[in-house]
Amino acid sequence: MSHTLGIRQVQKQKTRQALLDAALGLLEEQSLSSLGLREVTRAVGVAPTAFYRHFRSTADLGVALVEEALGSLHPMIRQTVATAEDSDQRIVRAVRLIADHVDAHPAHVRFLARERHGGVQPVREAIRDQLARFAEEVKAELAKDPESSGWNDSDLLMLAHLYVDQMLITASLFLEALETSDDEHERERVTRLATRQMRLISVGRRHWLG
Amino acid sequence: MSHTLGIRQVQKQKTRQALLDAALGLLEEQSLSSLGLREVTRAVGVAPTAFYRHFRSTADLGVALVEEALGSLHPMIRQTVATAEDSDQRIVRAVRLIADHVDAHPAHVRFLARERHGGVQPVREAIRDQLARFAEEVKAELAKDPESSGWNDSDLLMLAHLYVDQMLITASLFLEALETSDDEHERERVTRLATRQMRLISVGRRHWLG
DNA sequence: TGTACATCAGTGAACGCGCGTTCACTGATGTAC
DNA sequence: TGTACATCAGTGAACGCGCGTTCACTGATGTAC
Repeated sequence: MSHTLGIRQVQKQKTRQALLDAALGLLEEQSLSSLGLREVTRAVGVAPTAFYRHFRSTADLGVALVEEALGSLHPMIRQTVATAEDSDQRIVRAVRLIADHVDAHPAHVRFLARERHGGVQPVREAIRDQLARFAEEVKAELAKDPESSGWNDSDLLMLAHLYVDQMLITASLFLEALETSDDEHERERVTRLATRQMRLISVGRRHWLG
Repeated sequence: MSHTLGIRQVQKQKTRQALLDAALGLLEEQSLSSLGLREVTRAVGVAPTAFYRHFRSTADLGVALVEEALGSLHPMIRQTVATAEDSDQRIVRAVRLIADHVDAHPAHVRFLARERHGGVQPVREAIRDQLARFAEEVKAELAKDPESSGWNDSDLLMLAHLYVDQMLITASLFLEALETSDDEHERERVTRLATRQMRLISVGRRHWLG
């Protein structure tokens, strides 16, 4: 094999990942701007000073979490907007994909929703930049759709941002649903709401021109 | 006069308001979950212990800030959705009202955007409840519109939430624009984007049925 | 109006505690020969 | 393969500091008569 990592590198990556995982867990109940370096190392079981071997600060760790959280979203978004049979089925599938993603990665989704407007500037910027990239991706997918003939770039990007924001709002709602006692029922309610909102936007899209 | 407050009450209210104002200022650059009681009293110029005469904790102060921030939004929202000449003019006016509100109360808007998904549960709940009330208000205004004939309650509420969320997203964008060096230009860009997004939703609304 | 007592917003000292950061260190892993 | 040295992830003690909270207090304001 071309490039096996040494024992040292492997162990270092493990510790780094443990720090990220522990931080993500702690961030379920607080914001990054109040997350302490000692809290994180305590949760992992290493000395506080070990933290500095991996990150300059908790803000720096936060930026790493953004990459991780939005990395897992890329494939999901592609699937969500990929051209499908008919528009209604695409929406139903998209909402289900969002729900499944929230079930699979609740902490990541919570982190993004929380820190998107949170108190740590570099993290806000990282999220903003990544979401802009997503919007570009969505735009590219939308452009492939025959329904988009006659749309200019600017309008496609506008619509893409609308979809991306709507996905995040929907994901937040599913997240809140997870915390409800009346779990299943709330989840269905959100599914119906989100589906109709997406449909309304799609109707707007269909009649946008002419 | 029927009910003049005593000197003591007046002074207490002043101190309380000073604490709220100072906290709001400090929250421009951090989250509520990292806001310290001592920071706030230091900014006001009172002893740390004075804080307890007004609030149990910074979370409690946060809930009070929600009331204050969303109180100032009520009249704005009413104006925004009030029935007007034609649909396009209404949208243009709504976006301008949002921009003006952000200019007038940037810290309040930032606080809401930040703490809506922030790390302090009682504050999240307070914001959620207030936004639900707003959606109900918007629904009531929408119901008055002849365009809404044939709409059932559930669909009207769905649309109302879509508008409320869109207003918050737009407000956030104007807020980010304030922080840009290229201020004016960014503000115009956001205005154009938000206007088109609102229009697309309105087009969807118009063709929703039938 | 004047007096005597009650209230209570704000004070200031004190506490124990956990924080972020520094520093010299250890010992397993990596590398050169 | 074996040896001698270099690297560097993680350690543990120490630091100064600001935190939230307690407590008994002060003195201006409020109230009863």
